[in-house]
Amino acid sequence: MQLLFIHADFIEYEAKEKTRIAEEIAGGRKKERIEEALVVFTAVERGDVEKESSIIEKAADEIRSIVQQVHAERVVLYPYAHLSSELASPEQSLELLQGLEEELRARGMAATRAPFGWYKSFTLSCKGHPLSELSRKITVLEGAVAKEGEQERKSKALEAEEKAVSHLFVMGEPGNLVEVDKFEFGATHANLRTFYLYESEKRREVDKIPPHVELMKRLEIADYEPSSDPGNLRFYPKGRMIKALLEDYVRNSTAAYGAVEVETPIMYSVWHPSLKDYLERFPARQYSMMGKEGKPDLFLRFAACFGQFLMSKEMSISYKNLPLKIFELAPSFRKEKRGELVGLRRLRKFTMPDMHTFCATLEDALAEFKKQYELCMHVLEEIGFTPRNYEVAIRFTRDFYEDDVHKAFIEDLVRIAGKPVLIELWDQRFFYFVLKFEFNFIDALGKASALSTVQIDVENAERYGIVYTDADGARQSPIILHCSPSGAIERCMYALLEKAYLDKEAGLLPMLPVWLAPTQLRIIPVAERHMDYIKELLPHLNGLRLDVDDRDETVSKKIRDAGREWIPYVAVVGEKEVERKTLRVTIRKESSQEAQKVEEMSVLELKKRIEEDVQNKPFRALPLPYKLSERAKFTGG
RNA sequence: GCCUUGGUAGCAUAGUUGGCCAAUGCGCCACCUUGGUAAGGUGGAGACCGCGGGUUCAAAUCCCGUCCAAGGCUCCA
Repeated sequence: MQLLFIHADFIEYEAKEKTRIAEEIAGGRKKERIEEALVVFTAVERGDVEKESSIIEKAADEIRSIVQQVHAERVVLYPYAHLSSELASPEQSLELLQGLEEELRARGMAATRAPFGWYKSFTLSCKGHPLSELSRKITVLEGAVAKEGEQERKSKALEAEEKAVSHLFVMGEPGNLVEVDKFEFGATHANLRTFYLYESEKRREVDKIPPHVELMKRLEIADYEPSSDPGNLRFYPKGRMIKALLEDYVRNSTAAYGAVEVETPIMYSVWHPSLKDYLERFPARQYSMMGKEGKPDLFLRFAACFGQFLMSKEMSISYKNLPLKIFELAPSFRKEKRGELVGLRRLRKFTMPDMHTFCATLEDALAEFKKQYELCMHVLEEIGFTPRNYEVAIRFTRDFYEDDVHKAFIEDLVRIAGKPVLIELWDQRFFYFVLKFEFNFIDALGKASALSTVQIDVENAERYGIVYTDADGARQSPIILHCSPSGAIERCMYALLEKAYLDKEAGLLPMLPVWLAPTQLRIIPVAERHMDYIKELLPHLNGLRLDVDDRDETVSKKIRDAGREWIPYVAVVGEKEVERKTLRVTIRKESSQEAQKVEEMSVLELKKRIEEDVQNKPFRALPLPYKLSERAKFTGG
């Protein structure tokens, strides 16, 4: 629907001559003069009619908003076909306009409507203030919104979900399900309590800016980019490298698990029948791309599901190939609401490792689910999170839990976690999962964010027409597991920074795992003449990310700066070291806020030590010039 | 998206009953200093005070709009 608004001193019109589609004019009032009105020239377009009630509602919202802004006394709806080249049929248009008129009156606005389908003369006096001429396009399309203004129309799936009742429990000991408000959290399980409160009450009284936001800037990791859409961040060399290493690690882990890596497009047609249902559930979170006539016809994916499902549909899959695992490191887009975006925690553009596993039976799926549960724990552990750093939530339907085998299965998961787990029981299934878990990180401000997750999906194979051939030659729909072993890469970075901050609060020195540290070893010459010795050392320290602080600064200053960068190993080189062929190394992990741990060691010892820290993690070269004097600053902190 | 608060040099802040060349620290540049474990010294450059409009003799300061950020609400495939 196209709207053109004129705030007018008056409008005067006269219906002159009927067209074929003219409506009867009630009371024969062919001539009208209306003072102090917001005149709304309106064209109803093709496609508006199917969404009639939402279109009317949105249009009424717009009109009311403008009426209030310009303090108009009344509204005149004026049918004006020339605003669009894609008109709806006259009958439909008239009906919609009548509906809109009623809606405006129902909202307490004085509304009149010029007769439809007549040749009319009119005189209009525009007030000419800044807001006196405005236009709006009102669109409601599945999932996609052309104008701003979120579309809150709920799909059936959403309504079902809202009706779905769920119950929270804690499983302290395997098998012992306790209602969540009866569970004794104590000091040991304070984080689980925080997580539960977060889930149920959503209480988040916080007045600090999130520690990781400050850190991501100060450590030259990432930053906001005001010239993009909010939630699309820029990554500086150090941040880019950390992100790449995490990506490498997750990719290697899924490959070792047996997944094959693919890449699928990041945008899809909103008109695709299989995608429609999916989209309908999350109408407001779609990043849409405008197509012809300003209608959105492409959307950016919010996960890798679409691409992989569309790909899988065309594959020939035998039961012998199952379980089949497909992995993708998927740049994904979710148009989160403005107020929900925070630093690296909640973004509109992020990188989602997404693995889909096709299984023949629910038993197979459960077996795989358990393996992936353990895989996720392992991946998080290697990234730098022990189970103490996250809380486990397992969610499933009541039906699922009635089965003794399934019950034992859940208990097993709790046993593996080795700590109490939050359990959510759904009375009925909504959306596509029957069982899912997440590992949730609790940050310095008591907010919870999901990292790893696995879901069992029993619907999408059918929806997308994905089949495999069973031993009898019959076509079957597989069960699909969705797994993100680490959760979004950016979110891992957020959690690492928040964890470091929590360590600092606890009296430790904050740092990143050595394999992720942008600089693993910094060498500080006491005077310029020691640079020669350092240059001799460099070849022996190959394969480490090391840099040299060759700036014209005091040793103290350089030590302090290295500390501010959280560098795990800082080696000072002066006369003694040159003489004795050693390095004097400050070891951050063993230092405290009060005292530094300094150790004299040989180059080989140091190299070995760092290699032990790093083990067999992915490696990337130093992302910046190795001489600090040659480095530009990316942020001013 | 809504409500609240904020936006001043690369960064962190001061300045706002409207009024002289917008201040300080860090960083940057130059010089001095060649140094031994958490900020060495001196000097210099750098700001159309988020953006757009308005009120006024005069706007960083007041008003309107807009963008960005933080907190709350809501939400998270």
